[in-house]
Amino acid sequence: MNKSVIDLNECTNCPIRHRAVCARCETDELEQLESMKYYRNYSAGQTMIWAGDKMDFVASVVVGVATLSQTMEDGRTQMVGLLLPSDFIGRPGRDIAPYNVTAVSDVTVCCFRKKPFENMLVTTPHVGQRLLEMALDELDAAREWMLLLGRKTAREKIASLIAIIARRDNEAKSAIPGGQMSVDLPLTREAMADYLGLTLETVSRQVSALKREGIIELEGKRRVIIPDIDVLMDETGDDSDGGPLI
Amino acid sequence: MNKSVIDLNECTNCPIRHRAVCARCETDELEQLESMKYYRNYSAGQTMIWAGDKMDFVASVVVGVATLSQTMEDGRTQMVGLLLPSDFIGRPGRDIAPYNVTAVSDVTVCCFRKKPFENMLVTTPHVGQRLLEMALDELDAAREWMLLLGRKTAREKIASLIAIIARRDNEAKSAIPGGQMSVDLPLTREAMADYLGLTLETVSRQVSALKREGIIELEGKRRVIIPDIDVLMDETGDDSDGGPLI
DNA sequence: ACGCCCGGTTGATCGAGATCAAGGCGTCCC
DNA sequence: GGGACGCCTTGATCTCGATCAACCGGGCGT
Repeated sequence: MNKSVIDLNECTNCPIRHRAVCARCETDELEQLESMKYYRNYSAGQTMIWAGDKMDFVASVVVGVATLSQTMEDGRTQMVGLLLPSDFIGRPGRDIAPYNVTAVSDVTVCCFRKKPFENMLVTTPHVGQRLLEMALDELDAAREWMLLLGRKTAREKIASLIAIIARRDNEAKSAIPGGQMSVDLPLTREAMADYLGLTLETVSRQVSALKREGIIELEGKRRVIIPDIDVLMDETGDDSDGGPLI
Repeated sequence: MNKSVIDLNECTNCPIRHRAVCARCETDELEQLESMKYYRNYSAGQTMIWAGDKMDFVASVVVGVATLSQTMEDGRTQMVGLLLPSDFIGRPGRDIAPYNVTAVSDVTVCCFRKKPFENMLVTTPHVGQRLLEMALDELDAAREWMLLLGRKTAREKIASLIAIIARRDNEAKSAIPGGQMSVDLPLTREAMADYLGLTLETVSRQVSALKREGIIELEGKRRVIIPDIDVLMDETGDDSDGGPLI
């Protein structure tokens, strides 16, 4: 594979296997990365990084779900990102964390010591290009979320969240022909509320309403069955065709 | 200046003078850029780019103010970005615009034909690194805005918007010792509402309230005098020390 | 001079979602 | 078993911002 651009899922040589550093990895880059990486584990509910912490590493999520959040002095909090496996934590050229990073489930991250990682960025353009792509994708997601936060109703917010998680979850497994989907909601009602700019009571009420109307079904508290994804999409307020595109 | 990293404001050789492509420009890069650039002008109120348009260029704002916005089918709209001189429009690797770009004042942009620009990205890492920095800054701004949209009151939103514009405006002119600042609000009440996730009536009422309480003064409709920036900051809900930092 | 339009202001009322409060159901630990 | 705790649900009420509506003033074209 030396020097050839390869697909993430075929990248069997790579010990890390994450978009951030592997999508276009080359063997000599991998050797460099090997020498600067180490793993950290966190348990569900644990705050991995506090806003204001000194960061001497960047990292990539390996397993689990984490959130990025901001809190005001009086306790109001807003989630500003959802971190899933392959998502990147930290930023080259900055060493104080601006957000809280909290493990939702048990989480393993692969850390890279910051200085050598930044040096590598300068010498190997592939990694920088991949980071740029990822940052722009994050920016699109943030802007989509701004529309949700600023203009959607509580019901639309809930439907959008479920639809987004469902889409992401089922894009790996190829779309199911019957139209029915089953999705794990990794978040508590409170975390959903912090993501959507609502209170947990409103989240609970709106989930109940969608259930009552047969748009979703619940299996336990955290598993959602979507009988017809198109019916759910109608509740999101989004136009039918697709996501962000500058 | 060949091959040396130079500061934007000293970059007198550069015909474009924008962060996007000049912060670390080198003479041979500039020659490349020269060959692929052209200018476009738009008048106030004009929509420069519609969501869905084919983009065969990327661009950098030279003069004026423009907005990036999303609209739902029923007309609800949300601004997702404010474009000021030196801000970048478009994204390498994508050719359909996902947002509306609207000129607020008369606007001049410097366009670069897309294919050659993308080729240049591959060959000259400086430009890519600069774009990554800019994208990450935009991401921070978007996340700060998510907190505002999700969790702040109308009054806090207005105060935050004025404070942000004031800060940005006066960072060029070194901070004024007396504490008094004077700021041009480039946006109409409706545009402010679309930015803040409010209605124009609420914006008007809250601006009036801040004026009535002496926190701001108005000079005409569009110029704001801030007698004491710290008093205004107290109304934003932000904690005293500073912006985002992963 | 006139009317018109655009952007802004202010008032009255309404309603979605916040807030306050009570209670239900698992799970864990003593 | 039984309490304690975490997470969720549901009800009653309140409130902030939306909505509907009237009006103001300046710029512009005729």
